[in-house]
Amino acid sequence: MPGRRGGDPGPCRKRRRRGTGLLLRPGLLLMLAEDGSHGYELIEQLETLGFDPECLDSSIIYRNLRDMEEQGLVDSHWDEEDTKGPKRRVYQINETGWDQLGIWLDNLAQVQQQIADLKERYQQLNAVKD
Amino acid sequence: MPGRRGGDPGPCRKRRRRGTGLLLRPGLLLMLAEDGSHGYELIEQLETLGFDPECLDSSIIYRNLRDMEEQGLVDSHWDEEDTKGPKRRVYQINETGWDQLGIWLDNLAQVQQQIADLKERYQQLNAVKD
DNA sequence: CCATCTATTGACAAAATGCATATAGAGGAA
DNA sequence: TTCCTCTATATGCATTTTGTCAATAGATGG
Repeated sequence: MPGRRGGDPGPCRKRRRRGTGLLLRPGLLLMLAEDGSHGYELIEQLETLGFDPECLDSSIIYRNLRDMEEQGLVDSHWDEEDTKGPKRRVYQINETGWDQLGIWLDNLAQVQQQIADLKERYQQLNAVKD
Repeated sequence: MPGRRGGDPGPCRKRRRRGTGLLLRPGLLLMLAEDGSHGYELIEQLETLGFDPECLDSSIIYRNLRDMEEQGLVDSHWDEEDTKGPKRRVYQINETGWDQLGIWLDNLAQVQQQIADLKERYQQLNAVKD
């Protein structure tokens, strides 16, 4: 079974790599700030943050989670409870992660402003064209 | 003379590559929609779109301009006017570029919404923590 | 047994980025 | 003249990031 869930290739525009990771890691970290969780569940919850689950390869999420652990933003342990199916690696945000989340959100606020500036100048252009 | 302008290494936080190109190409294309221009001038104007010129390597701008030309979004020609200094490659947006600019701005509007969602959920968390 | 769903990991290729460097015309200072 | 600086563009290489695919593995149902 490939990383992509579902089975069929899906109508996913391929190879648009630019800027994917800008929102993904803040999104994951925010969800972990709300509640500790494991990768498979996080993938499904990413839909609530405007990500298209059809276009998300699971390996990318797992890799980002492990990278964030290596950076010391989150901690993980194997799930102790007797769940159905294979074992789960449960992630939790830590103090460093909270700090980083604040920093990332500050940066994203700047990005939001940049986009607003772009939009305004674009609309100015279209207004002139009439 | 290195690509980075100025001379000294500068206080640029290094190695933050994630998502850098999300805004750069739309920004360049918008400026070309406003007025045809050449790379060196665009680099300076990027400051008006919230980019830090100290942290912009010129090679990235030139490369992105040529990539956009290869994609058929812009056209270029060598400047005919007798300017001081070396010749300039002047870029201009074309019809395909206008279409692409609209598409990119639609995508960025979605990104803006995603950031707004992140912010709101983050503030919810901090409200609960009191 | 076999297919399917859940869940995680690793290998490999492709794309984007950062940095250093090459090239070159023009202007000013020594 | 020679040297230095500013303007202007391009290229090569290494690193980082992203996308795709395959491997592994427990549980469940037919």
